[in-house]
Amino acid sequence: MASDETVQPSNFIRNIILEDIRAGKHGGQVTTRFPPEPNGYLHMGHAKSICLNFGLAKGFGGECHLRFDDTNPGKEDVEYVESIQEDVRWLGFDWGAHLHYASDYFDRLFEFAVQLIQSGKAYVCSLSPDEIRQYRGTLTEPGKNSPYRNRSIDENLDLFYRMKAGEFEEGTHVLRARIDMSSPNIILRDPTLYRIRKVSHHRTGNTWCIYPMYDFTHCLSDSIENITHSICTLEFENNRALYDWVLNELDTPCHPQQIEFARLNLSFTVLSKRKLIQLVDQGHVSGWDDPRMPTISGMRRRGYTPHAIHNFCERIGVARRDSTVDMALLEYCIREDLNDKALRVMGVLNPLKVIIDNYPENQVESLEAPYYPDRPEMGSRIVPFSKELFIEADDFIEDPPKKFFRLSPGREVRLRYAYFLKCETVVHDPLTGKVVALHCTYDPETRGGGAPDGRKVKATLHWVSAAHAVPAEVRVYNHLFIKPDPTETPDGQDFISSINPDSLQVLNHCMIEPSLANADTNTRYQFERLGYFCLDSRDSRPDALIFNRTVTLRDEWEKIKKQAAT
RNA sequence: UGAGGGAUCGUCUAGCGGUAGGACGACGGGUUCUGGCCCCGUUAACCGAGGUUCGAAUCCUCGUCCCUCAGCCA
Repeated sequence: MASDETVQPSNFIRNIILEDIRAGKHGGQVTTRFPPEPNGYLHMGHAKSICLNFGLAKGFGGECHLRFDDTNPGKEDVEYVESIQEDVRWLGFDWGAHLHYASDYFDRLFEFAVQLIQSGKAYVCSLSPDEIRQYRGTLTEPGKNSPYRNRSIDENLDLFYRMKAGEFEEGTHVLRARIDMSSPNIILRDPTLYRIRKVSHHRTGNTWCIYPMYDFTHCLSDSIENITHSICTLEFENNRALYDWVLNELDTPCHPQQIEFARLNLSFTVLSKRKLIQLVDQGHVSGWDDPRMPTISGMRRRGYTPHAIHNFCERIGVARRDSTVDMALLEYCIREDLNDKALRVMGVLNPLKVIIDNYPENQVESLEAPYYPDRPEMGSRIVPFSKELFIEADDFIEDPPKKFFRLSPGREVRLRYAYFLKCETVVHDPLTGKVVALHCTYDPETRGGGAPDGRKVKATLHWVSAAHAVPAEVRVYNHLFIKPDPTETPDGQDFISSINPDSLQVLNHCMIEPSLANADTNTRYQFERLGYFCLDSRDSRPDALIFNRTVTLRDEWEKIKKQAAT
């Protein structure tokens, strides 16, 4: 059984917190936060951050807040704030009473900005966006002071209040911190704190027409919420100087510690919001919850479990170096969980008709098959057996290669939970020569799958009774991209050119055992010998079942075939 | 080449002056009414060069390579 009491492995952030607690910092408290901007759906990269922040808080007896960083109304939407909450909850985390929005702090943030102006640490700059860029300098050359840098405090105050009152057009004025235009850290060259945006906000409506920037908002929001450890990704490393500057210049409740870690990269997929949006908008996938997407909603629909995602996030660790985790590890984690949870059933993806010549016409037997072969006490279902069956087309080869030990002419195999079956003759399509059916015989002495004479077979096949099978559609998924790093593309091409044309295969003629007729969305199934499957929560209907393949089983035969091919 | 970061098995990660360990993958074997699960084994790493030390992945020096920053995005 997979266990929930997973040992939290050591990582540098845990070590920092451990040391802080030992030193009595923050009074021994640990409060973290997960601060998404509601401008897209959550993906596996967010899952890493969610598990880290909520996991740390839980592990140290603290709390983790969910805070929407909603300071850019033009790009944000309630659709996203809803999906984000659903996804975090689905992952199994609880923010308790701590659901916050940066927009809840707009009044206080404004007051902080006034404070900064009053202490001469901020000014209203009336340069155009283009001029600001030119004045900023470059990586190697210092910037130069804005001509508006020395406005009086009174003038700045007046202008700032008038910005708030809506007297100016977008782009005409901004509030800037007065720090150092020649700082080697470009972030510190009088960064913008507030800009004018005459757009409605999804929570504050038209109350505001000036909105605070990330660097000003985030540190103050953390402080207002008494966050002790503000964990973010590496690209904010340079911003830490500004995070600390703002909190040092202002009289704030506390000064949280910003700690950066490396964001998650996963092979054969992309984990950047910008790229995921592009996949959705350009129709390369059916939506944010397309089962091929590395989004939480996509993976949920695909059949991934919260438990598997937790385990994955623990196994990948947390560090400061850029890295790309092998997709095989994610697949290992979901197999590990589903191996424990999934009901074993039989379904044939590519049916091949089998006629058992010596089986009585019109006879139907009811065979009992356990849902969990390793734990038969967990229940079973009845599987009908009759003269005509379907087996997997891949399980028969007329002229078998070495090491293939499934069915071929003259060879005997076992039908799972049923009888030994021997292939006698092969029926071909007269036009194409394709194999269309097999005439076989069975051994009545082997009912249940055992041979009284002790003879062995080298393979056991899954099957369904043709007369009783339920037709179904099965969607099998492969990597969304053909390359481990989709962004590694030939000249001029972008990552879209790396999309795998076979990432989705729809199989319309599948035959599944009758017990699956009342399959439900919450149950995970293993189609024996094939993989793990679940009902598609969006498209499946009771009279037209659609299954998603979550992941294949490990497949030794695939490997042998590949080895033989090389 | 301004500033800030980072380099440990193929991949991810531990290590905090004292035998470089784990996981995934790969490879081989055992078991098996799933070529699954499970079990056993093998493979395989400290970016380089110096230095300090009885002893260096760890401390120091000098290199090399990689990442981030020039939004009124976050």
